[in-house]
Amino acid sequence: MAGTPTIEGSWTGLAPTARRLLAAAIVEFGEHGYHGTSTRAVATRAGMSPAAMYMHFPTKEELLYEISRTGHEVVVELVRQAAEGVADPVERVCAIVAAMVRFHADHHGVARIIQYEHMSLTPAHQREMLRLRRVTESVLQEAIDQGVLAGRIEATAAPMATLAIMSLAIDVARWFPAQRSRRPAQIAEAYTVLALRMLGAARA
Amino acid sequence: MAGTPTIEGSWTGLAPTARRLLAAAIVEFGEHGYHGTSTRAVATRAGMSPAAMYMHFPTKEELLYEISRTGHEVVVELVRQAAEGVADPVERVCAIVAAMVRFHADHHGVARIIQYEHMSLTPAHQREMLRLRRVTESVLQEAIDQGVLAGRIEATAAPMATLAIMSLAIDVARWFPAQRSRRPAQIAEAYTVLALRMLGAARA
DNA sequence: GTCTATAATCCGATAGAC
DNA sequence: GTCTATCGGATTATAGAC
Repeated sequence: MAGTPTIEGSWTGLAPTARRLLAAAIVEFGEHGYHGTSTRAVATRAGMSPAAMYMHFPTKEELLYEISRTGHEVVVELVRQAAEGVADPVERVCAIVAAMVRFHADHHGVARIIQYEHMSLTPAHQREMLRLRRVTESVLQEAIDQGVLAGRIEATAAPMATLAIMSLAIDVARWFPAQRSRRPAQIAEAYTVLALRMLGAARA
Repeated sequence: MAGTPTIEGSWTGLAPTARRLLAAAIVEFGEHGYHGTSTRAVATRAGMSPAAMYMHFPTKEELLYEISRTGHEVVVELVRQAAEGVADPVERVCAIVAAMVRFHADHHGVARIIQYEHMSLTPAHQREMLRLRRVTESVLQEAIDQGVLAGRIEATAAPMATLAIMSLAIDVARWFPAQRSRRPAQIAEAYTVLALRMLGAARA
């Protein structure tokens, strides 16, 4: 039994030092961007010398790649579990939206990296991340399509609404946290309602 | 008569060389990010040596600042004109949404810079941009509030919907252009409909 | 005002001692 | 496996000729 997937849970096979480096890189990359962060800053935050990093990751880009891949895989698994957890098509969409929004708020460091640092990966790694992105989007897309087939979602709204719902969730990583900001669960609840409105859907 | 504000229109007081540098920086910063772009890349794209840039801008950050300030000011003016152009509160919201979406698609280079390169500005410049951001958001907020007062928009949806609508428009800069992507005017039209649905509003 | 040349610094990554 | 020390190169920015 795998349980709810987490970023840290993806690192169980790694040495504690490698995990500290990844955690440090998430904070630094998330705050200053990949190119705005030096390997020295990552190593210092992880409590070691700049050289020690290269025992665990061959390049700086490999550090970004590991965070990106892990992050995307967790998102895919989170939305899949959310989709499988409920049978009603409208409730399924709600569960997916809530999972996406909560991830982008709770893990806004990782979320910023996977959504905004894509261009700093090697072309091969970019293609790999693009595939994972499409998997995530297809889970939402299929749930919406099922809702349309069941007559619970308006067909005309569906194509653009899928894109719009992804945007709502992704953009949380940009502004969260902010002044007078709600807690992640509250944002998820509010955005779920807004998503249903865009889809012209009503809960059962 | 000022007409419709544009980025280039804000540069009429500048020397042609300075304008070429700004245009080059928008392309480079927008594609690779501020820290991912060297002053050499900007100067080369503008057709001059790296040193020549410093006759027009004292630092690389000043180049980013000039683009950010101009971009934000154009957005403020665009949404203000959109708001003033129509009297009906619901149509006013539509006009603002359309203006925001079109800007983030048509000028996605500038839009990415003002939305995602904020952290690379000096603290003082960050505060200045934050004020302009709030002005833009307040124009949308006030239009929505007027719609609520007129009984045309559902009051319960208003606070989070404002944030969500801003997110929809801003995130266009991240993904535009993409495969099978609509043209800016079509995206604006579709997102206007989705915004009204979130607000529980109907056109007159 | 633009150029070539370069200063001063910082970067990613490596060498070699322990 | 981590350290100190440093390499080779890129970076932002400047100096000085034209």
